[in-house]
Amino acid sequence: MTGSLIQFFQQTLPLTEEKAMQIAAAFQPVSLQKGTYFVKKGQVSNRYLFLETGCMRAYAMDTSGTEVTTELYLPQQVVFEVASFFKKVPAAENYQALEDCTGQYITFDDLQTLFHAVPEFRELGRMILVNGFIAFKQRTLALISDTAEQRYEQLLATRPALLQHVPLKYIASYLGITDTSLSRIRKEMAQKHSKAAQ
Amino acid sequence: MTGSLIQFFQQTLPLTEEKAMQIAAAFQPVSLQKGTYFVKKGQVSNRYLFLETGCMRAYAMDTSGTEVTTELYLPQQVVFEVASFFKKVPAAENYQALEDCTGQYITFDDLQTLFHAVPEFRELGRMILVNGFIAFKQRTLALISDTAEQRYEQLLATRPALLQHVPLKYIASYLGITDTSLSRIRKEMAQKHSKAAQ
DNA sequence: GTGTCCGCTTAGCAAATGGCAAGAAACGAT
DNA sequence: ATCGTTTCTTGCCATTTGCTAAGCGGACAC
Repeated sequence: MTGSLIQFFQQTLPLTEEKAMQIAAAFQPVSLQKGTYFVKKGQVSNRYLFLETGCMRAYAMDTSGTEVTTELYLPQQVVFEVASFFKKVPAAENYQALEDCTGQYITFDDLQTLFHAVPEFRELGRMILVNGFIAFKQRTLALISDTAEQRYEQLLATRPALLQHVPLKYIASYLGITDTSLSRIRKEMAQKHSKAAQ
Repeated sequence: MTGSLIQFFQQTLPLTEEKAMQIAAAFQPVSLQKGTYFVKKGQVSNRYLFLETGCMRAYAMDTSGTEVTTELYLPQQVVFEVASFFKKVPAAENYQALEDCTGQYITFDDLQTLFHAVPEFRELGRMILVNGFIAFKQRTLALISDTAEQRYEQLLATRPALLQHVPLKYIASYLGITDTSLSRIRKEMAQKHSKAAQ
């Protein structure tokens, strides 16, 4: 079933259903067991994945060897390591399934072929990249200018489903704080709420 | 003179000089007086600029109305507001000349025309976008996992010229700290150095 | 059941950073 | 040269966050 893929294309960029189906047909199904890796750090990844079920995380190692969760993925999102995919360099990050996952992927070569054959797909691919870039810029701005509590509240407001699938330690890392700090923040927010309810 | 533009293209992606010249010919010269804006927040910008002389900054307003410098530009860099340029939405940030600047720009429509006419330019444009994305990801990772002092040292090591052109308050903001904190960090680093020299 | 691992919370203390305000220094316009 | 603005530094104190370690409860294997 590629229905959700077609739907995703059409909501990313206006596209006839015919074109959307033509593009979706170039994708192949894939499933990932919980805990396995879609991209391994140090290896070149030539796969571009549309996640349909499950959830994933991307993480890098910082200079002192600590894992830093750089992205969290839910269904209807595109997952790939930008640098490795487009520049054929070893990946700087690991991409891991946090649950059993299914999706549709396309390789770089097939994507290039499709780019040449279907002009609409060029626009679509660019738009997916641009949207990812824009989201990243907003996140960086929040890291600089918002408090950890504001960032957590923002995550709760915009992607509440993450809380139901992703361990808090990864969410803390994604927010740029430790699990200890996130726990404190959650406690304080719970106290505020109970006071407000009185 | 479009020499530096051609050189930039060729070092971003292998390209014959003929193709590089053909692409560069579609760009137009522009100059910006110190203090003026290349992109104004709230307006749609359809210009994609290659900066040749001078320096610029991009800044957004955070939720409490404070300016946050999100990017600093030196010559040989491409300057544009990704969201506004590609999605034709109002810009979220201001792009301002910090010195008198000169460069070469192309409009979105001319860029699209060139994309269709010159396949090599499609790859080049994508590579410029991808490189920007990768740089942004690295910066976000540093914001999460490095101390402010490490980020400042990194900036000193990789882009020392910024220090000679950009006021420290903008650099502080770009590093995600206040000018007060940056001043303290500079003081501590100077003390370390003088001790090390003894 | 019992032990073990994992996820989450809690506590105490240390370090980093911000907010505010004042002062010094550099720069620019007249 | 002078005045005014901007930039940078400094000091004081409050807040946030990290680090380390401990404890608690649930899930799961045996």
